[in-house]
Amino acid sequence: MTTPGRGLHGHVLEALGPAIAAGTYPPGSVLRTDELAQRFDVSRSVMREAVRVLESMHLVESRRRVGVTVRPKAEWNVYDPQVIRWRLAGADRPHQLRSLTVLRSAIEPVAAGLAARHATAAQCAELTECALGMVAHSRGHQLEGYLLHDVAFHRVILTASGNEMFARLGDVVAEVLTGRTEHEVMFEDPDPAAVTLHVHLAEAVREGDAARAQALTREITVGALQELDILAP
Amino acid sequence: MTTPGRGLHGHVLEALGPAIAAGTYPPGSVLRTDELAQRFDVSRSVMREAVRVLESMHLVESRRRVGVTVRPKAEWNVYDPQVIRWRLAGADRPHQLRSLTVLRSAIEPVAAGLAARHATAAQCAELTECALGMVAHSRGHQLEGYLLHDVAFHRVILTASGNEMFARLGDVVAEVLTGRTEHEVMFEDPDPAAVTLHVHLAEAVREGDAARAQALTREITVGALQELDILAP
DNA sequence: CAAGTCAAAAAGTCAGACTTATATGTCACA
DNA sequence: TGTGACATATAAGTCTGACTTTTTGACTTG
Repeated sequence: MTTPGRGLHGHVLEALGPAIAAGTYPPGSVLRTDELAQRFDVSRSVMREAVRVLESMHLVESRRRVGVTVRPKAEWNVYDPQVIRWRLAGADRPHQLRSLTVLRSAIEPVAAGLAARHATAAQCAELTECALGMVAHSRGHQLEGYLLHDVAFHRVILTASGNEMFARLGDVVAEVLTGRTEHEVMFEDPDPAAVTLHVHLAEAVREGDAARAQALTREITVGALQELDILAP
Repeated sequence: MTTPGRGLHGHVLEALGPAIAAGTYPPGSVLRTDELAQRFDVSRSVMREAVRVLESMHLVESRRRVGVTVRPKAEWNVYDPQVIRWRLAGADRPHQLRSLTVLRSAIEPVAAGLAARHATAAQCAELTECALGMVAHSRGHQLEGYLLHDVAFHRVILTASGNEMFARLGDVVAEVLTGRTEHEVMFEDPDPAAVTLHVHLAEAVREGDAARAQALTREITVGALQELDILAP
């Protein structure tokens, strides 16, 4: 989706990362650099670079005389986009999807409120355009086109919030939305009510109505939570 | 605070990372691995490992025939604890502190609401203990002790939410709270109203009152925003 | 049985030679 | 004058083998 395995060490990561994320090597497992280098048919230098990257993600810890041990899940850098992708590709995809959707429900309403204050004219225009695109693809099994505009819509909101931390979650939201369309039940056309909410949200941001923007986004995210049977009554 | 520079490549990172985060090498700057290796007096292998880590944080991009170029700030993995620490140590510390406080204001209320539902008895006890500790250190310039319990309090809330993404923000909140006490204006004793809010929040969680927990946390974070003159009227 | 000692194991480090991709400049040709 | 193909220099990428350092677990010793 973003960057494929650049260089040999990248290929190794593309194989090892998902395996660790999926629990193939449970926490506490010990790997040896030399053995891994042999297994992947690369030199030790390349293998060491790969291990360094995994270490920077807190997926593993490398210690002398011991080897490379897999860390407990609770210590992983779960905000690293690559770790997120690896986990979404594995077994605990549903669990990860839930965590991320709850995260969305916390972030996006606040981001929308800020966007209503800070959005530029260009951003407002783009937002309206995305909303129109969603409407245009909301009927007749045009899920791909709908998804494209949906992702773009939320990305603009997060960016327009003016907060760098929010902006960086654009990729995460994209993964969640894409995942929902691809893997989960999404055979039918999208809920018309959701589409309307997006159109109204674009209006609210354009008019600078922070409170309404926040409330509308909260409705959208509640819908996303309900889809996954996460009730917050 | 967490992990000091382990190994030679760690020392290099401890020097290079903060420099890049501080803008010493502005985005677009080109570095050469060989030159860096000479400058830090390490072998190329070690330097390459350091560059790989910086690359995994999206701080730099390494391309053949070009060198190691610094990426634009907007692409950095700003959720990486190490990146956060590096940025907090540098010039845009105030800006970073604001971003993170806004993030807190979005996350913590939701986390508190979830904590009220999911917290175990042990977590409730720990929460009450922390709140009592805050009260005990709230007068007479015992800022260090107060901070300690404040950090622990918020960490328990985030963990008790049961959401791994929230839980991992414990370190971030710790940095923000510590930074506020250390660098910002924090000469006087903490606001008594804030202390009371924490005590009440512990109560609300213990009683499983999600709505009240959320509302109280919102008040707490609004206070944090006001301290930094971030008004959200 | 405690404390000190030793040897093996694995990561860490280094130096050097070689490979590969690619940005850029050069030159012929239209 | 512009445009294409081609050559070249450059810096990252890779591999290898030897060496160093830390740490652990076993073994010895008082």
